[in-house]
Amino acid sequence: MARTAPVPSAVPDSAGAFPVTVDVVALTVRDGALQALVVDRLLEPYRGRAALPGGFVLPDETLEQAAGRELEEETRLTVPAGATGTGPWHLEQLRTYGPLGRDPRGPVLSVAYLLLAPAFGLPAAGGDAAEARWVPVGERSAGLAFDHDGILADGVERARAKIEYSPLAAAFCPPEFTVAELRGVYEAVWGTQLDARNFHRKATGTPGFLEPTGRLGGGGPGRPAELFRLAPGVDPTATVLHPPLLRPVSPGPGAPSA
Amino acid sequence: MARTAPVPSAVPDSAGAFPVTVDVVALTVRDGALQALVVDRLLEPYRGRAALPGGFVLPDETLEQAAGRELEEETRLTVPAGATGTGPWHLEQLRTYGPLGRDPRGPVLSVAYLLLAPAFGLPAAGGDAAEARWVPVGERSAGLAFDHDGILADGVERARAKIEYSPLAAAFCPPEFTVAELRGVYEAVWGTQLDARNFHRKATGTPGFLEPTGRLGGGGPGRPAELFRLAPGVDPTATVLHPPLLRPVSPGPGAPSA
DNA sequence: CGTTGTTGTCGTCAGATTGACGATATCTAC
DNA sequence: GTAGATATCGTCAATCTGACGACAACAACG
Repeated sequence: MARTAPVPSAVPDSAGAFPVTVDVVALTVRDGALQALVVDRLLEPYRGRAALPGGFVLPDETLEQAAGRELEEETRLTVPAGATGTGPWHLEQLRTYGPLGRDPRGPVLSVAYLLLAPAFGLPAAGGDAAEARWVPVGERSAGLAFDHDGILADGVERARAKIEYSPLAAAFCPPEFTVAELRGVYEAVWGTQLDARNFHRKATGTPGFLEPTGRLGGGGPGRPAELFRLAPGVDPTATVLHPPLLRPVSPGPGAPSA
Repeated sequence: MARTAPVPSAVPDSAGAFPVTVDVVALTVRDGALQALVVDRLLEPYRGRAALPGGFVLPDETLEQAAGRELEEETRLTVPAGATGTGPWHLEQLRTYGPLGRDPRGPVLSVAYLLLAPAFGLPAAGGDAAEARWVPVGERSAGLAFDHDGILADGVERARAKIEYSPLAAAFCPPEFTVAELRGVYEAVWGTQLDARNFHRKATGTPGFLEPTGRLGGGGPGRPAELFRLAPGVDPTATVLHPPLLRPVSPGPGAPSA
């Protein structure tokens, strides 16, 4: 028996409809340290307070589009289209927070994103942001607005974990880089010192990780280093390091948590 | 100069307000195979189609409360309060999908959750679900409603990855279990065969993973096995396996992806 | 031009871990 | 008492990793 086209039910009246924001944990490595992008809020709530860049998702845009738009509006930094999986930038979803209890204006759901990028120019404030700047992660400062301290901590931990198994650390490097630069990224993200000789052996000996360019870097004192690029066609979040390059376990309570 | 209490701005008029659903990838191990919980939809859209349990988040409830409520309504299975970190059940956020292009009724944001639990009784359908049942993961069947095939695939991959580094595999076991039972979980989740001797050495030799109960299991043929429980006070998602127990890499294209 | 200092790369050594597998222990069923 | 099945302990060789030395290759300097 032929059936007519089904008529979609409506969204139930009882369903909540929540404003949704995107908040971006943008991380880079500058001056040998892991740094996060923050902006000062121009509007209440939390006016004058530092916060992660972000804002409300508009109807008819995707979460990723909203993330890119808010970042560009508030910092003048531009996420290249399709950052995930291409180019030096890497954008991925982190986690969803709320909706209850995190915004004085009422329930707001926040879908947080993690953005990793090479060091780039100073951001310039715009949109709802008064000032945009890079701040070293871990520096003790006044708390961020909303629940952004927790979101930032989650983003940092995600980055720390992912570079154990994937070539994602290269997202902090320009397209061509030396092994010492890559090691510097690991040291900044993990806050540890790594042995140059062991790191070099592991990085260059792992299939599917680095590809030599055939050229040399240098300019400073010391032997000029070979330049590498990420092996072509590799998903930066794929499990390429297998076995992984494990971050040193700090003595004292607790192995790193997932 | 004293300032009056700040007046929160309103949510901007231009902000989207989206209906939000939770969808639960509930996984267990039964009959030596990884199985996922699905329900048949009673309502349009996709009436009659199999789907992950889930539904709309109500105002004034948290995402986790909504996940537990929808699961209980649709399958009569009850997530114990505070499942995360306690008891054999484990509930964690997976990823957020949408809001565009996934529901014929319009934009709907889905916050997906992963629930791992020991084998338990057969589910009974209720609420908006016509039938609730466990289906083996990977079995070729008609596609699930919405984007639930992709959500399910993401959940399975998350489980596969996390048991490499964390004691989360024990979430599939009852509170006391043998090493063979635990190995059976790994084999079901990874779809591989593991060497009983090497697995036993790794599982019992990893600090912070298993704690012997002092008693023996058994009843079948063969030497009765020691019973273990998860080491007390351990976060089931913590990186306890360090170095990790790596899943065998299948020959052919591609290491496992993060 | 030779020397010094710095950085990069290749490699050795010892210990730890892992995969493959044998041997023995301990049970149930017959 | 024997056979079959499962659990546990262990060996062996290969691989990986941390610690570290040695040499290569540059820039800077006198």
